[in-house]
Amino acid sequence: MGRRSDHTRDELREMSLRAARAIIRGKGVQALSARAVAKRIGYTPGTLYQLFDSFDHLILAVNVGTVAEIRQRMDRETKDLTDAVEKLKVVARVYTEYAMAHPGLWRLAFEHTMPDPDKPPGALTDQTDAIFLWISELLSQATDTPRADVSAAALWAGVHGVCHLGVTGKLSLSGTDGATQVTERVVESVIAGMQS
Amino acid sequence: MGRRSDHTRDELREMSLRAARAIIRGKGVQALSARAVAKRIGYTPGTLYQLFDSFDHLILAVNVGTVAEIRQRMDRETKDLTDAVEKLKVVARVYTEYAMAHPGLWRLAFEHTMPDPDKPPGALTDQTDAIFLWISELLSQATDTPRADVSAAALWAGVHGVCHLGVTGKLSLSGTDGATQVTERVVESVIAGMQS
DNA sequence: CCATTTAATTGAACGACGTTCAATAAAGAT
DNA sequence: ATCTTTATTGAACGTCGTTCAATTAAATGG
Repeated sequence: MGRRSDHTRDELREMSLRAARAIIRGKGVQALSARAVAKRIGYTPGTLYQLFDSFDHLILAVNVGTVAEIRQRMDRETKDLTDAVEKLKVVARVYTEYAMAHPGLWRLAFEHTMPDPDKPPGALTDQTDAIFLWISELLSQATDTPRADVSAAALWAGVHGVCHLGVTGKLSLSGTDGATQVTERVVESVIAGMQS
Repeated sequence: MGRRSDHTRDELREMSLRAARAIIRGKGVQALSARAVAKRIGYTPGTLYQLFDSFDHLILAVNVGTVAEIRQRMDRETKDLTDAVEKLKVVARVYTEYAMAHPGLWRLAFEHTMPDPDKPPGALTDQTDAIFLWISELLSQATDTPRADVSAAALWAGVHGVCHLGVTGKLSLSGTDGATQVTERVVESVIAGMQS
């Protein structure tokens, strides 16, 4: 078969990302493969290489979308809030809830790294840096201390750690309830730590 | 070739684990494969299946050893300390330093999970639970508050999160120095959070 | 010490993986 | 209507984890 052009390249890219997400949600990350994505969009694996440099780049694109989605949810849920501490708690809760609700997508986003020589890609770190920066600003609003960046890192890492131990089944307080409970404690602790 | 019995099964198992660790340290996790391990111990891949149920079980055995090693280092470095808070700080520092020094082994230990139906294997969670329990006891010693288990989870998750963001290049404060700095803040914060 | 049983090890094979690329055929240009 | 361009295919390559019949050395016991 020669060229079809039923869809533009951007359409095909978007279709591929949707297919990848559907596979992960439906059958788990271990079912995600170039062949599976290709079959789901009605093309052959070779076509994917016209859309992405490699399968890792496809995954990267999925991950950028995942973190963007998390950020959107954070924005949406904090829109009507004024208190910085309240916002921080909601941001943390949204992060944890997303991880526990979509462990496959979340793990792919935060466990995947590009192969050896490639540096951590800016497309993703831009997103994570944005979360960090936001937390940093909220913390500065809540309390005024020096080295708010360190506290912001501690907060964001703390919540992230809860999620990671949670989705890998290594958090002793198990389940989503346990995770959110520990998440709250992390936030409270970091704020308490700044005030002392 | 028929049976050789140059080594006992336990010897072969140990050789395989050493080989796996050597490969990870030398050429990275992406170079770890059943064939690579087999070649390194002078056998063929099929032989590994007499030693381990599957390649995932081999990885699991490596990971149990990794966490055991981390616990040993924690024990060794806190032996001469008396103050509970001091011990907590050292425990956290050891964890972070190991992660940054051996990112391949550390990531394999905490990112790997057994395929679908299998539950998180006790051999590993026993080790992580032991770390959690230890932290919990140290926290109870340091300050007396209810729900010390939640604070212990928050502390351990916080340090873990620093490490995970660190080894995946997503911690804004980069490098080992940044990681240890944030780790210290996490410990201080959780303790401050318990006293308030 | 030889014959027989036992079992460790091999090597080839299977299906799936990411990836490449010549051949093909459809779209766009003249 | 012809020519150029290029999207898409399908087959192939080398890898992976895994299985298994065949092989052959060790263990057994007469």
